[in-house]
Amino acid sequence: MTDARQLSRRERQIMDIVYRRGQATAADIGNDMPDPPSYSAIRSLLRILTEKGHLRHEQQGRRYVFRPVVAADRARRSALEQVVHTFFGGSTSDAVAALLDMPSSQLSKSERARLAALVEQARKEGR
Amino acid sequence: MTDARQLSRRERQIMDIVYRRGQATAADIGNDMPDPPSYSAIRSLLRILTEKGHLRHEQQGRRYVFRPVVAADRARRSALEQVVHTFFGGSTSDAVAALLDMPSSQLSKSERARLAALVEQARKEGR
DNA sequence: CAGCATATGCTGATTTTTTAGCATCGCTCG
DNA sequence: CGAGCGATGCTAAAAAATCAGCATATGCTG
Repeated sequence: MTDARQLSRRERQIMDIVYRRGQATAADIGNDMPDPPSYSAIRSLLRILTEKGHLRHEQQGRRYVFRPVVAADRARRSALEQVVHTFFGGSTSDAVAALLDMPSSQLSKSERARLAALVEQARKEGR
Repeated sequence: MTDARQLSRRERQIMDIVYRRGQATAADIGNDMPDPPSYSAIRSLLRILTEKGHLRHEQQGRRYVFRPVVAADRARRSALEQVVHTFFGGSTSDAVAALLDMPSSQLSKSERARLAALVEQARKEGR
């Protein structure tokens, strides 16, 4: 398991930003952090994350652009599983209920329709 | 923000266990950790987490039972928000879709009915 | 009652994380 | 051309986290 829970605090912050953006340079990360350390420090962490196999970088022009090694969809799933397990006793439907109940969810009409369709589909598929 | 992202690796592991169990003693935590350090180390971390205000403990008989300071429902919400923000670009419905799509979701009939009702309710409430 | 098992309090050392600094290299532009 | 900007590589120090050990107290059991 190349688990996100193995990461240190800063490492996690950085991985989160990279996942959020899809890709990032050291400067990008500094911009997105609330309390960024020095540019050097960020680069060190990026190097470490690369060594640990969480990031890879390609040279674009003269600089490095970093991307996650684990594809976003896998990482998403894994993050959700973690939350469902820790906070919802493994119950997916409890988690869904909590999501729907969040003020920030503020679903649009089309989103509501989509969710209804998803639930309906799940029903049909017998899941 | 008393954010979970501020926690160190071990601290997070422990908080996860406490949330999962609802409450825990030092021994409980050692049992639930895959690679537990010494009993002393666990107690140290519990003390630190208490000092930082993430846990509180009450004396039950001769030992301390630890519980989270932030109620489970708040912590849940916060954890979900974090995941939705980082991995789903803030889209709740994308997150719900991913949850429904997880193999582990395996919803029972009653759960499916419940979700349908929830979506319907969300529709009615105009969310 | 004596001994054992199981707690806690406290303390210090080790390890990991986090940080910054300096030398260098290539590109661009005046 | 050559000065400066914006990168990187490398190194080492400072700070934080992690861990373990010892002394002590309490309850339970034989």
